[in-house]
Amino acid sequence: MRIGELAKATGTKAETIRYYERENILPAADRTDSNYRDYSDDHLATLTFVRRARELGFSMAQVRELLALSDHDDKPCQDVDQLVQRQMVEVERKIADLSALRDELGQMLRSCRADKIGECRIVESLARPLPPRCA
Amino acid sequence: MRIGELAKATGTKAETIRYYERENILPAADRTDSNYRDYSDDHLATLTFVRRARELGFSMAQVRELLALSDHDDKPCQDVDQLVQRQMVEVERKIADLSALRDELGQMLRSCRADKIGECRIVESLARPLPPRCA
DNA sequence: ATGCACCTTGTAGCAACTACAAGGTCAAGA
DNA sequence: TCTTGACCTTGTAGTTGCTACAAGGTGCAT
Repeated sequence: MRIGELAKATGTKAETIRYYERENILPAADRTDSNYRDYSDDHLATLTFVRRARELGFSMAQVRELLALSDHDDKPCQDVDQLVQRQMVEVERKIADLSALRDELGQMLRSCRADKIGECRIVESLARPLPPRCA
Repeated sequence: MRIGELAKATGTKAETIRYYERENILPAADRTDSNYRDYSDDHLATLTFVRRARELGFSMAQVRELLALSDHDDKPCQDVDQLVQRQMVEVERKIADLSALRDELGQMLRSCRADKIGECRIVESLARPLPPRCA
């Protein structure tokens, strides 16, 4: 599949795809006889993953780490384990935060439906004190 | 509370706080006699919210919208309702994606514990086809 | 043969910070 | 009293992760 097709399928600009290739986020595609990039389904899956992860607030560095986990066949389990655990903590936190936010949004919808103004606690939903940044 | 204290409490650089003030993300703080910014607990809550929302992948524009919902006392419920619904859809999607990612990470941990190499499906966890971008 | 998708390199813009520098004020401790 | 460190201002410039162009060229379908 060519770059335009991949771009459309993933909602990514062709230029961004080339940028990811330059940055080694996406492996270089095969080339056709006419030097067009020729993407596989693996590329499609990886790019979809990258875009999702970025939307979820992971940095490029974190995306790289996550992608590296895919290739973990060649690395000892202990190393992977630690990395996965760290990611896990972060993912769980994000889920908890988003759930709180979702609940609050639901609350707002219900009170709006009832046409009651009601207290807006949307800020409070995410405002419990941040845990001290770990060193 | 002064800027340094607020910075520490929220894990934000003082310069970023001043930046948020310039950008009207955070309301300007009161000033002490000596012209130091003097923050309230409301500022603390708002800034914590902003940082969390940013970590969760919301853009500044979206954060502005979410913050605006807090002041919805003065706006008709219908307007708020629509906005909340849109945010809700996005939040739900993020939760679903993160849950898939979490499950996959859990899977990896378990197979690592068993010291089996096991298939890594981490990319697949977020790689189901993206829904066509709505216009 | 015209137009569109692709190729390259390069430059420059945007968003959301982050990091200085220069020059000044304020307040607590040795 | 003097120094140190946190704060103040304005301003400039760097970083990340794209995004947008320009210029000049190739491939290919209608």
